[in-house]
Amino acid sequence: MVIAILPDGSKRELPDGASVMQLAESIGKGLAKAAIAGRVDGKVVDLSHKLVGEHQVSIVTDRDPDALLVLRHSTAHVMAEAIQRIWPKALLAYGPALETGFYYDIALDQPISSSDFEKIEKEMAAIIAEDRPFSRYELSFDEGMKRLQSEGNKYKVDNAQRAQAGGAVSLSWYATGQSGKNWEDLCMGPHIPSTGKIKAFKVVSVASSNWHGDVKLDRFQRIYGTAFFDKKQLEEHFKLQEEARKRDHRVIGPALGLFTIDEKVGQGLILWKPKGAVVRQELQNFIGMHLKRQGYQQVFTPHIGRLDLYKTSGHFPYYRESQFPPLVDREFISAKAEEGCTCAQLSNLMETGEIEGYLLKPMNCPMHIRIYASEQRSYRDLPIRLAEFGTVYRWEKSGELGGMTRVRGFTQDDAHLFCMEEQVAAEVQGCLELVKIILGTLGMKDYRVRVGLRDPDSAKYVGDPAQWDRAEAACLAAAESLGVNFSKEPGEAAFYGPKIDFVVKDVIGREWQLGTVQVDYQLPQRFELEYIGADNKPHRPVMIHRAPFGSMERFIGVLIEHFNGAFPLWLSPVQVAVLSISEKFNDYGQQVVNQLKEAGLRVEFDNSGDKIGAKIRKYTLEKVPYMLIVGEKEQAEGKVAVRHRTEGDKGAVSLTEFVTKATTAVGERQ
RNA sequence: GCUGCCAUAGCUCAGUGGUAGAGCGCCACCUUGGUAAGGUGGAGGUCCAGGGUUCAAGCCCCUGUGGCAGCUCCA
Repeated sequence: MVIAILPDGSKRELPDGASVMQLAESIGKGLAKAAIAGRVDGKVVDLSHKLVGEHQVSIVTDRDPDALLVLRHSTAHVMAEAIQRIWPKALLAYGPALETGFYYDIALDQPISSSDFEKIEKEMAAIIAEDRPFSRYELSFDEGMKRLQSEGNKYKVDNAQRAQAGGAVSLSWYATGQSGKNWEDLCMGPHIPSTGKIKAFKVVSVASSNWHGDVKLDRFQRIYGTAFFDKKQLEEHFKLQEEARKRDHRVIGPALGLFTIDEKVGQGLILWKPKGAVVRQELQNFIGMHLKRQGYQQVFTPHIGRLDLYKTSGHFPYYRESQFPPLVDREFISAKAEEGCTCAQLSNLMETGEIEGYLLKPMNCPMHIRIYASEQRSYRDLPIRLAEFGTVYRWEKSGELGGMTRVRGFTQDDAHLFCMEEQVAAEVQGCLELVKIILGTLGMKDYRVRVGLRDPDSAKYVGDPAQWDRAEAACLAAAESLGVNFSKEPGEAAFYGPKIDFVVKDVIGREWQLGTVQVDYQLPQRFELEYIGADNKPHRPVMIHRAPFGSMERFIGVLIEHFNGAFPLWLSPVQVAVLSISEKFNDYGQQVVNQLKEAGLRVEFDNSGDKIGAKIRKYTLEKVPYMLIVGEKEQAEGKVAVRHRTEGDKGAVSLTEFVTKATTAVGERQ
C-alpha cells in the first residue's frame, strides 16, 4: 500500500508500485496534464517513479521553479541527440541544467559555431515534434560499466566511476523514446515525461570548457541553450537580457563620460574621466571620514618596490604568473650582456627572480609592513591602522579582462591593521561595520557574505592550526554580529588566513567580490614583525588586511549598474543643470550658476540656443538629478523652476531655498 | 590563456569584389521659445594594424591587436 502525504497534509492511498503520474491522475485530470515531475520527500523524481510505502509527495507542475530545471536538463538531452545526428563522432561528456538554461559539453574535433545553431535547432524541433517519452531503466553497476566501456566514451565511464564513488550501486539510462530503438544517455535524471513538453527553446552560444574544469585535461565545446514552458517566457528572458545589457557599466560608463578604456593605453587599464573622478573622489572622501573616526592613519607608498621585498612577502615568485614582469636594473642587464647572457637566459633570470630589479606592486601590504617596521612598536601603540588608496597592478589573463570589474591596474581602498591577537576580533568587527555603513549608505542590499575558511585536507594553507582555529572563530563571530546571513566556505580562505568577503552580482548575474576583510598570521612572520609587550619582551603582531570597497574600479563599475547611472545627488558628477528658457535670460542664469557654485554644488549651465524641451531631454538622459529652469518669471521673482530627473516639474522656489535643500541633502549623502 | 563571435564617422549601426552610407552627436546660420528632440546647411573616414589573393578588397585568406560570451584563474 502506498500512502502519499500531499502538501496540504491530506493522505491518499494507492496500490503498491503506483507511479507519481497515477497519483496525479487520482487527484485530478488537470493536474495530471500539467504534471512535469514529482517531489518525493523533497527529492525531484520522474512522473514514472514508482511509489512504495509512506512518503511526502507533491506534483511538480510548470509553475514550480524546479520544473524549469527538469525541462532544461531534458532539453539538453534533445540538443545532444540533435548534435550527434549532425556530427555522429561527437562524444558527450556532461550536460546539466542552469539557472538560466543548460549546456552540454561535447568532444568534437570540428568546431561548432553559431552558424550551426539553426541546424541544431531544426533537428531538436523534429525530436520535440515526435513527442517521445523519456524512459528510464537501470543496470547494475558492473553491467552498466561493461556497456559504457564497450561504447568507448571515456567521459561517461568517468562519470559512472564518480557516481560509484558517491555511493551509487546501479547506473541509470534515459532513452528519448524507446530503449534500444531511440537515442540514450547515461543520466541520473529526472526528466520531463516527453519531449513534447518543450514548448520554447533556443541554442544560445558556444564556448570552450575542460574536463573537470581543469585546463590540463581534455577540451570540450560547451554548447549553451535555454528552454521554457512557453514562447512568451522565452521572449521575456531575452528581453530581460537586452534590458540588462543597457544597464551594463561598460555601456553606461563611457556614455555618461565616467571612464574610457583605450586600446593605445592598454588592456584592462581604466582612464577615469572628470565625471568618473568626481564619483570616485566623493566615495574616497566619504570613507576617509569614517577612517578618521575609526582611528586610521593615512600613508602613501610608491607604485614599485624592489623584487626582494616581494620575495620576502612571498608574492614573487609564488604569484609571478599574475604579475607584470620585473623592471630590470639597467646596470645589472649591461653586466649580464657583457658576460654573454642571451635574451632567453635573461628571460629565465626574470622568471626565477634571480635578477636585480623592481616590481610593479601587486599588493600594498609589504610597503605598509615596512612602515610598521620602521619604528620600534609598543603594545601601547596597537592597534596601528595604516590606510592608503593604493594602486596595484596585476597581470590578469587577457580573456578575463572586462570593463571596470576585471582590470590590470586598480586602486584598493586598502588598510592594514597591526594588532595583538586578543584585539583581532574587535578589529575585524570594526572593519565589517565600515563595510556595512558603506553598503547601507548606497542602498546596496543585494549582497552575500562569504566566510572563507581553510580546507583542512589541503596543503595550501600555511601556519599553526591553533592560530587558524582562533582566527576562524574570530571571523565567524564577527560575521555573526553583522546580523546578515553568511555562508561558511571551506577552501575559500587566503593561504595566510581566513577572510570575510562581500559578494555582489552585476546586471548579467556574474558575481564579484567587493569588500574583503582578511586575517593574516603569515606576513608578520615572514617580515619578522614585532612589538614590545607589557612583559618587556618582543611579540609578533597579527595583521588584518581590509578593503571595504575592494577596488575603486570594480566597486564603481558595480555601482554604476546598481544606480543605472543615476547616482544620488551627493555622488552625481553634475548635480544641477541650469537651463535658460532663451538666451535673453542667460545673464540671470549665470547669476544662478554662480550662486550654486558658491554653495559648493557641481553645476552645468546650458545657455545654448536650444529650446527648453531639448535641454530638458539632454540633461534627463545624462541623469542629472536637478534641472533649474530660468525664464522671465523666475528672473522677475528671483526664483528657479525646479525639475527632478525622474519626478518632473516640482514648481518654482526661491534660489536660496533650493540651495539650502540641495546642500542639506548632499551633506546627508542622499 | 582556451573556444566561438565581432571590429566601418565621436556614438549606434547599414553596406556579399567595382566611386564609403544613415541616425544621433559636433560646428555654423535662421529661430528666442515654458518642462523629453524647431529648421537649414556644413565638417567629420588609415573601413583596427600588417601581409596575401585579385585587373580591382571595407568585403576573400593569413598573422597580430582590441572587444563580447563562456571556460579557467582572481593574493
